[in-house]
Amino acid sequence: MSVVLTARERARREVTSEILAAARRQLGEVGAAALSVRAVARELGLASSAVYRYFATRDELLTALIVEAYDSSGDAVERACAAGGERTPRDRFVAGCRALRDWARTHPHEYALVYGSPVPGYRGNEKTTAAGSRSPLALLAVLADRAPHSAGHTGSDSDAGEKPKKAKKGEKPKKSEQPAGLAPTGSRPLSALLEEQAGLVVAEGGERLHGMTPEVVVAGARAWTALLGLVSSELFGQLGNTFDPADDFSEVTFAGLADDLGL
Amino acid sequence: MSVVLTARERARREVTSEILAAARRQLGEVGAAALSVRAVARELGLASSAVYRYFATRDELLTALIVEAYDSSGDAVERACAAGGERTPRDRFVAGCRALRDWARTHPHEYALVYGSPVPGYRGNEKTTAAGSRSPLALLAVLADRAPHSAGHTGSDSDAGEKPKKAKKGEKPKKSEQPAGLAPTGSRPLSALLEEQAGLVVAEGGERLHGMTPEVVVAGARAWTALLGLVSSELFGQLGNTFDPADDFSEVTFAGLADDLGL
DNA sequence: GTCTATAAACCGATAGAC
DNA sequence: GTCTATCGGTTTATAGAC
Repeated sequence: MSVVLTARERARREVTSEILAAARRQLGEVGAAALSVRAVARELGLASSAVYRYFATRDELLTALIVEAYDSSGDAVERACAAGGERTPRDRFVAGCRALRDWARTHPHEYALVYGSPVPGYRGNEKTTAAGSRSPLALLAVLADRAPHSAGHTGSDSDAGEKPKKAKKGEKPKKSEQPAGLAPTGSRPLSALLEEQAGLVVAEGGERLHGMTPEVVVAGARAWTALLGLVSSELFGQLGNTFDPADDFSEVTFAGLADDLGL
Repeated sequence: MSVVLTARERARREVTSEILAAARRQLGEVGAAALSVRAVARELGLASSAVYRYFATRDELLTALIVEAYDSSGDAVERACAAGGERTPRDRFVAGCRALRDWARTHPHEYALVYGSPVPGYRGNEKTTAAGSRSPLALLAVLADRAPHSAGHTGSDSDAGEKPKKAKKGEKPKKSEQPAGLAPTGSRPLSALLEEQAGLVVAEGGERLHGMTPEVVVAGARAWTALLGLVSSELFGQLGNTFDPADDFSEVTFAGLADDLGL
């Protein structure tokens, strides 16, 4: 009996992945907003009602696609960021950036699905947010792995808990007094949130991540948003073909981000 | 008779802007991909066929919305970047960044329309690309206006035409030897494109823009993509409420971008 | 689990009366 | 310029036979 169940399960898995593949193809043609269960069924030669046995609603199908995309890109970035051999943190960081861009260029529609405009009417859930944090966390982990004090560190690790002095609202910063990348900010809400976040990264990582101070988290977040901006601009045509191909521009930007991070 | 024509024209303009307003509202509810002429007509109490007297196709309506969004944000950024009084280039640049973010937060759906994922099946035209270049050009103009040699300049203005030495493909850059922001790149295609682009900016600006070297264009493009990445990440939820509100994080990032640009 | 058939909507675009 | 009516298509989702 367990054999029968297994065979049934195998068939189910197979059809499920066929549905996802068809949905992925459709994503590229009409976009996520117009993703249609019927069109998927048509492409597979199934009745539309049959598909509902695998995904109860259109949103469920969309969620599966989103998780799949996050996992696919997360795999690539994590692999590229992996420590090993002679690889310096800088090498690993740049490789991670390059991996995200390469993945985006080979999966443009899936990139748009997860990093582009939100799909109207769709609400992400725990599954999608967990999968979505893999790539940024992998890059952040590289920063934590770098030699302490290598650059831009505001002080010894024991400083991390210190309350930064509050910046007066009226004062315009003329120039950061801190080394590039490790941005200073005295605002209470931000630093408080970052303490939490730094702790969270440590906790999720399982092992202690050296140098994971709030400042590093801020710098990492800046690099992450800049990376997304670079890739999105290229993919969504915001550079107006000024840099086409954008390979050189991307490499220059990766190097600049690494510089900013003191890698 | 000219009075009659004018009255007719006035009415036409009025209805046109009502249609656009309704379409803008719909944009927020169902997204650009699902923007529907019929729904717009319904909201206005018109027959769907009546709307076609104002916009011949759905794409035409979409184009109008896109141009409107680009112009609206372009106005805000240009105003914020305007020279005047004691304003330093740094002040103007940061104000421009802030203006784009503020506009995006008050017009999230229109931001997503122009800076988010491309609308499937829609092709931009000359009108949209022209309107779309206003904001980045305004920020770039600030860079050109700064005092020459203030920071990061690779040499005197007369150097601009020099061919940078070709970077060997195998060599991994360890650290930029150039000042931050003005990224060096020896690759032929990029530098060639940039010479064109630098000339283009000068030509469009009407007046001579000092210091508009290829390097400045690259640095400006890096800042522009980073700015879009920041705003998109906040608006599209890529920061997972880590920085919520992202006001502080945004200000820190603006300052960092200005630093990178040597402002 | 897959099928047919159906309900109850929606869409872009057009024709022709007024 | 606006209307009604319509063409020819689409969709999500369900009911019930097999």
